[in-house]
Amino acid sequence: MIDREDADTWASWYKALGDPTRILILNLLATAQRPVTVNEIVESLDVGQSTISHHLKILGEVRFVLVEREGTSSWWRINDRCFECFPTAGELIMGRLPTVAPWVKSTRPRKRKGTT
Amino acid sequence: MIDREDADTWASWYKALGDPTRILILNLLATAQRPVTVNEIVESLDVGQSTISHHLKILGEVRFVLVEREGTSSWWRINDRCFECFPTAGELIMGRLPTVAPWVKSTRPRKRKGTT
DNA sequence: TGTATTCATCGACGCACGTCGATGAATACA
DNA sequence: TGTATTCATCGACGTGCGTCGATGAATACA
Repeated sequence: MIDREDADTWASWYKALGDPTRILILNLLATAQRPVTVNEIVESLDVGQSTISHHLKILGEVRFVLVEREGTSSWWRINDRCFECFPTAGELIMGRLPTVAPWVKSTRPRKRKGTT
Repeated sequence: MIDREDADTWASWYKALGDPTRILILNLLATAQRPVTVNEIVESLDVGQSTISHHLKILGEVRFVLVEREGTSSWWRINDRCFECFPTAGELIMGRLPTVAPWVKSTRPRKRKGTT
């Protein structure tokens, strides 16, 4: 039986994919095969610039996308590793489950379980 | 480039997985290896009965779970096919994408694309 | 130095969502 | 027939989320 903390973690990954605008952004970045600026996304997607920035932030927080700033521009791109290793729903639900996503750099180690 | 209608469809699948309580329910059903009643879930998950029923309805609408009524009881179980065939995020985002989920019975065919 | 461009952030708005307790329908059982 | 059990639905509540326009910081360029 998995605990609520793990369930929260996995739900947060899926929640990031649970919005159509974010799906479109990811598809655009994935098919572009190169870094893309915010403006390019705005022009492609018929959504306000602030909204795009908002979604990019959410996608960045779960490491689905990466960003590199250069001058006044931000170059966003897909984090390939995250989609190569993205666990299937089955793997997650069934039990063989990476509590720490394999695409998250282990800079700040997550709070350990069961150490209370 | 995918359109918003498809993005909506895929987002709805991921949205169903985007809540920790639903993750716990799915994990419970998956590990139980047998149909389970609402009461059993309520007793395992420390969430109100009406809330469990609510989540089961959501999971049922995307066919992640199936139900069989018998007397006053409802027996819920995982839809195995849906997790066997659940598309990875990469497949969806990249472009090779089942607009109709392979685990959805094709009773009412979905509106076709590009027929306008 | 002044102007334009790019983008993140802020505040606001409306809607959707998770949760609860109460209710009632359907069935089981005495 | 009356009581108990199981569960879906309803209404309500607070919170979170997607969206927008406005603002301002940082940089580029004249």
